[in-house]
Amino acid sequence: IIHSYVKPNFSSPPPSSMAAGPDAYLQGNIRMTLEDLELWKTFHEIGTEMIITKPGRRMFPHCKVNITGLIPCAKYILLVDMLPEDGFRYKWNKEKWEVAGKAEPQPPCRTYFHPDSPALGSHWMKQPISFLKLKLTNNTLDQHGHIILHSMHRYHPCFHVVQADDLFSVRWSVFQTFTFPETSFTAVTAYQNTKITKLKINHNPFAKGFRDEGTNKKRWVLQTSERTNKKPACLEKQPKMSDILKGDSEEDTPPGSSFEGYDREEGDLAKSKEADAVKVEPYSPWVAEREHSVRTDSPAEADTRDMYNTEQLVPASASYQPYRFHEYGKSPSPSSSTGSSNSGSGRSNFESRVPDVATVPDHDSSKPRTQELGPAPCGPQHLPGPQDYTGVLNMTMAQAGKPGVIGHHIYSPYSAEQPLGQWSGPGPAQYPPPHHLTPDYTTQAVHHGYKKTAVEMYHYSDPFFSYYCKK
DNA sequence: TCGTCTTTCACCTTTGAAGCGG
DNA sequence: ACCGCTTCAAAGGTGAAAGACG
Repeated sequence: IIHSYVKPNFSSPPPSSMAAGPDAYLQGNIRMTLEDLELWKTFHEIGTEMIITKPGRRMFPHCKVNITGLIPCAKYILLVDMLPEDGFRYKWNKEKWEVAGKAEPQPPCRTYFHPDSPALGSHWMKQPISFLKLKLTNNTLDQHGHIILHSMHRYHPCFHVVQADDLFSVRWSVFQTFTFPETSFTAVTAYQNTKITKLKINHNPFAKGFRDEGTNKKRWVLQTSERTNKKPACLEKQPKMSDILKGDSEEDTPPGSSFEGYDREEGDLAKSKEADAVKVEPYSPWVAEREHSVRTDSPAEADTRDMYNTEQLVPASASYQPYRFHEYGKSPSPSSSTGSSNSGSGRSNFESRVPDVATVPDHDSSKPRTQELGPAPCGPQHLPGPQDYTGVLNMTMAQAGKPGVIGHHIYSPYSAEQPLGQWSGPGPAQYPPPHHLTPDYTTQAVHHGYKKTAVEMYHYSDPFFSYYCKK
């Protein structure tokens, strides 16, 4: 585990209005490291894919981090959200990912609170923090608080540490954000890359039944055969399964390929942590894309950059929904982060940023929410690039069942106020015009994969009056 | 209408928590 | 209170079918 770099967050004390209190600037010492780094890197080098389903699917590998530098006696909230890597939609074409067009309008952004939140710093630091129960869904009407993503789009998790006594004071607090390049992934409804499938099978305990050529395979073939016998129409396709089971490794992992070598490890990645026992094929499905698309026309990039350089001092109107932004992964080829393996693997990218957060205290999850019922396809189409984030904070009831944790969903009041809130991004006039990406900026993003932000922001949020203040 | 791509569904195995009895 | 066994919900991936789209 390589410790993350954390930029000292404050050069001056935060405003006294912040719930974080006078000790908040000590948060600059917070460090976050990613557990299972080797596993993440293994997936990342092939091109991580995460299944998303209607009922919600856990991630594998799941997010697990270590934190140090918290004030032991202060309370913190940990949350995760998923940020788009870029403004593109992808498709899997002949063993590699290709850009398939502009990204769809972003679904409502949800943030997953770690179920222990809020908890003392000592609690967070005493053991790795697992986000095992975080689930991803493609159901934009999801009522369970899962994180909503678009299939065939690229995302990366962002971890936020907030010093706050309760979930409501989150919106007054300074967010310290950490990201890990190795955790970027493509959301899919079915695996595209067979190598990823194999990796998942080899490493995910729940997929154990699909491992092992010697025992389970035969049983599997038999089961499949029995099943297909029930469906006469499928009989002619029966050999297909057998072929896959027998010959898959031959097709997908040609002799001599490093990936084949990986297969031989039988998924025992623990061994691989030492030396280079596991050789992962250096091929990255993103490399090709990077080569021909260094310069991107992603409106997201232009806009996010613009947002980044533009002070957001205007109090938010009811219709204003500030974009979230991020500073890396600007290229449609997330391999920019792939290259990070030699530029600080396991090191988190640090941002001090403030998600637009607000609450609807009396939300009734049993009632359909206007903003979630808004038919996405029918909503006004807006530019796919700028993230139509509405800052929806959400928390699964089941996971918030402990005393002291707010047991209801937290939604953006903007969305609640506006039927089209989450679906209709603000009209172009509400946002600064796209800012041209300078070559320097692009180069920096591509080469370093990420960069540290020098912007410190506080968020003074009120359900009806929200604005940023850039220090 | 057709072909391609994507999503959904039913199926099966494994895991681990909960419940129960000794 | 502890231990071991059983049960069952939820997790995983699969192939096939259905749906969407050009």
